[in-house]
Amino acid sequence: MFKSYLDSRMSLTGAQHEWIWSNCTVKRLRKKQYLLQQGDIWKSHAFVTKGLLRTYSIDKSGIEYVISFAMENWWTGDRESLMSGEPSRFNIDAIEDSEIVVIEKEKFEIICKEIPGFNEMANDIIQRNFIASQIRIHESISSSIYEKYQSFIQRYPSFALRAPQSMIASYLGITRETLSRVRHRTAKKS
Amino acid sequence: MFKSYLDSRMSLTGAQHEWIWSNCTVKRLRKKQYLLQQGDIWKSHAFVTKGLLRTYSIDKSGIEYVISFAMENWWTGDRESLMSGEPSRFNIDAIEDSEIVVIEKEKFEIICKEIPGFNEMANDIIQRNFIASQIRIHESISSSIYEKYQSFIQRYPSFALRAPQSMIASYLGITRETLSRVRHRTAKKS
DNA sequence: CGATTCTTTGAAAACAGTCAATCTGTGTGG
DNA sequence: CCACACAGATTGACTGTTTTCAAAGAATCG
Repeated sequence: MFKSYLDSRMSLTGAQHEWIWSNCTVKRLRKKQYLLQQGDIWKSHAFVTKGLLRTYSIDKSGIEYVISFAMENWWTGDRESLMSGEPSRFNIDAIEDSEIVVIEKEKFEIICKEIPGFNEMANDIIQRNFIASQIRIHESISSSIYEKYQSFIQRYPSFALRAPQSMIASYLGITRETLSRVRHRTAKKS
Repeated sequence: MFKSYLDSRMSLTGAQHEWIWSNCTVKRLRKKQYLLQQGDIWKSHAFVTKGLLRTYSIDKSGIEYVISFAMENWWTGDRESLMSGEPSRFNIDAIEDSEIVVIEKEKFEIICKEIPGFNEMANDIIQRNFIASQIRIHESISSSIYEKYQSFIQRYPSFALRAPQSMIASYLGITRETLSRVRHRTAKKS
């Protein structure tokens, strides 16, 4: 899974594959288990080979705010904590039983140095993430809830199918009740 | 201005400074003039040496949505258009008379290849931008308007002083009337 | 089947948006 | 120097939307 992803983004020799792989750890998480907990320091890069994860925070009153999802072939983690070395403000946990390839920060950087294609991939990913964030910010201030929801299910149909409505609502910045009502209006319109 | 910024982020010889500078163009914009217009393709990197700019879109009904501000020592532009080669969905214009150092995409990439420190800077900038976006997204779904406004003026005091309230309101995703009322409540509390 | 989790629904309250009018400050031209 | 025009900010009344709280209905899992 991880290998074919790498092959799709760069050309690697067998030895390089081996070497990269030797720097990876595989983590298996059952539903609801944590990959990262609020307050811990995140020091890795994580590639999802199976399952579905979410990144979220919890405020004082216990309300959860979903920042992002990640599924097969997505990278996840907390770049803020990774870069600053500060404790993370987020939790990451598994929505489904999942499998994650973890590469420690230092090892990741060494791979980047040794394999230019890998480095380009890393830069490309963050670039794309940033652009996706910009679009999301733009939508959050310029679109109606209905439009945001439509945009979400079109952009991420798998998330819409696999994640509970309550988490999608949180991702969109609304309550689950409001999402439920918006969905009904949606159904009527079609 | 641009030179001292570069010096603060990497060590360069005089010749390197010269060379980088020879790949730059300086643009002077008067208030309200465009750096980029919706529909045009953005192909550069732009560093603000003086003034204040905003990135925003306009919808069919003429409403403006401010995505970001940029002032002295900030980079601006549209990474989405830059990366995809597609027409931009944004406008960038000057809120104050401004001065911008523009480097074309190709030239920028050459500089990145030749000067590792410059390349690191470029990666660092996008990383920071991404993290800032994540924080903004997090705030947009988890904070009250009052908290978002407080956070904005603390994080970007200069923007709060130099940009009109209506643009700040747009940036925060609310109307200028609502921002006005929130500010009054703010004033009362202190 | 029972228990838990997730979703839906209803009614009331809180909140932000809209529209229109007023107010404030700035800068220009007479 | 004043008067006026203009852009930006505020206020009020009203409308529309979202949240909140509580309860009931599905769906899922052991």
